[in-house]
Amino acid sequence: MKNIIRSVKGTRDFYPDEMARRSWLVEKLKEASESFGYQRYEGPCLETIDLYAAKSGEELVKEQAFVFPDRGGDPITLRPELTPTLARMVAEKQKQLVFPLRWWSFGPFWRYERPQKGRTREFYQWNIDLIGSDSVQADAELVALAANFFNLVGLKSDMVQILINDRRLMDRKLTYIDVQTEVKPELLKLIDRIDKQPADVWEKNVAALGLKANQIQAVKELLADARLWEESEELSLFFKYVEALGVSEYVRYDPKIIRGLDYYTGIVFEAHEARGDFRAILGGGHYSNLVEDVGGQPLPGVGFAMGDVVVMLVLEAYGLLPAELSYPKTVFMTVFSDDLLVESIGLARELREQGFDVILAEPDKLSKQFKLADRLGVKFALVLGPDELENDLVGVKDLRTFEQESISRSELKSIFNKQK
RNA sequence: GUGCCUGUAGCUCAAUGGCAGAGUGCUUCACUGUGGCUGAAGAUGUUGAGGGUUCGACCCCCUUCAGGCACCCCA
Repeated sequence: MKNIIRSVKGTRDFYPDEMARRSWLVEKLKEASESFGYQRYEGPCLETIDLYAAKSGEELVKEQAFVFPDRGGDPITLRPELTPTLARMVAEKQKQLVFPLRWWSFGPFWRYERPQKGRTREFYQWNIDLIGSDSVQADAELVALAANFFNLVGLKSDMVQILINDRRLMDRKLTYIDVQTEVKPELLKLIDRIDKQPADVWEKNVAALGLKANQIQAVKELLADARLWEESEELSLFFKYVEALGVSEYVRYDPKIIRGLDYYTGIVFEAHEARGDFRAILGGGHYSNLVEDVGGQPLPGVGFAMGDVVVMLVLEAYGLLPAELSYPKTVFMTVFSDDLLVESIGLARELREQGFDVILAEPDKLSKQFKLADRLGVKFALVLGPDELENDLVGVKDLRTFEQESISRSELKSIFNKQK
């Protein structure tokens, strides 16, 4: 490689093809979000460190946020997540807003982590929240919205599963087996991680928290109980609503789902690719006091976040990314010769005035112009040579079917519209 | 932040410490009104970067950068 100045570690360049994919993804998010009446919003990418001081998992802020002094010397944070920003925005207008709020967002975030597959330092995230409701119905709505999004992009329920648990249920069960209150947070973190550690290592870690052998056994039995949810009134209701919402196939109970962020208080969920080859696609849950920490009145809600990286990897693995995105509706206007350049310019202009997208070539051998059109990925190429001009026609070639016909200028519009 | 693996042509990858290659793509021509196929010719490298060992390094050693895997954390 030559001495090209390198991009910042963990960032990505979006060349037109990749940008088209991202735009496509945003279209789908928007469609899923709006179908449930959610409105788009956005906050700043720069925040004060104070905003995060009281919230999030401490590690997310202390270890992973990009923090640097601005020119005045005040610490500035590149947002590592959106929830604190959302909390502030809601708190500032708490008296004016109409609750429950249904809001979604898509924008960039930064975390100073070691990059690997599915994880970059700069990434985009779909955030969606329903704020001001404490109902199980709200929880079910968000999960159904996620499932509808998967369905919309072609990820069927045999490819993606949304795993559900409830922290209140787990808390009750741990109390029942005499786990000390102060040990619970650490134990829950270990439960969240059980699939990542070898069984003996995991048991050793749990024992280190002070659990006796019979308690460890009880925890293991809990985590193996796929019907544990039946003991939860909330989860029973939840699954009933999920069925009414028509997304049961996507949803499954899993007692190992806990979630890392501290502010979840009720139902929590995570979406995973079925074969387990990827990190979590999205994660979220119910919180009871979103706004309190930033100075507002307590407000409950439910929401989730989905990074762009993993979902795109999953979509690619299943061949679900739209194939031809480069120039789906652009027309390529060839130039027959230097003499006829002005004629081609004129026709291109005419078509643009009618609302079509037109790339105008430069005079060259027609073979080169067609090859260029082919490589660009346009569908139609137009030819305006002496024969066509004499009869007031235009040669229209469909580059995919290799069929070409000469038609009058006035018919051009209908041809393009018909073929899209 | 810890441990391990990888880095060679635009792309996918070869090359016992002994002349850096193949496939594909690219350029030109056969083809003076047309991109599919065919044939002919051609171009392409600081072997990620820097240092060391050696008569000689893509290969061995050190440093560094980037990517990947596990941990950590999480989207």
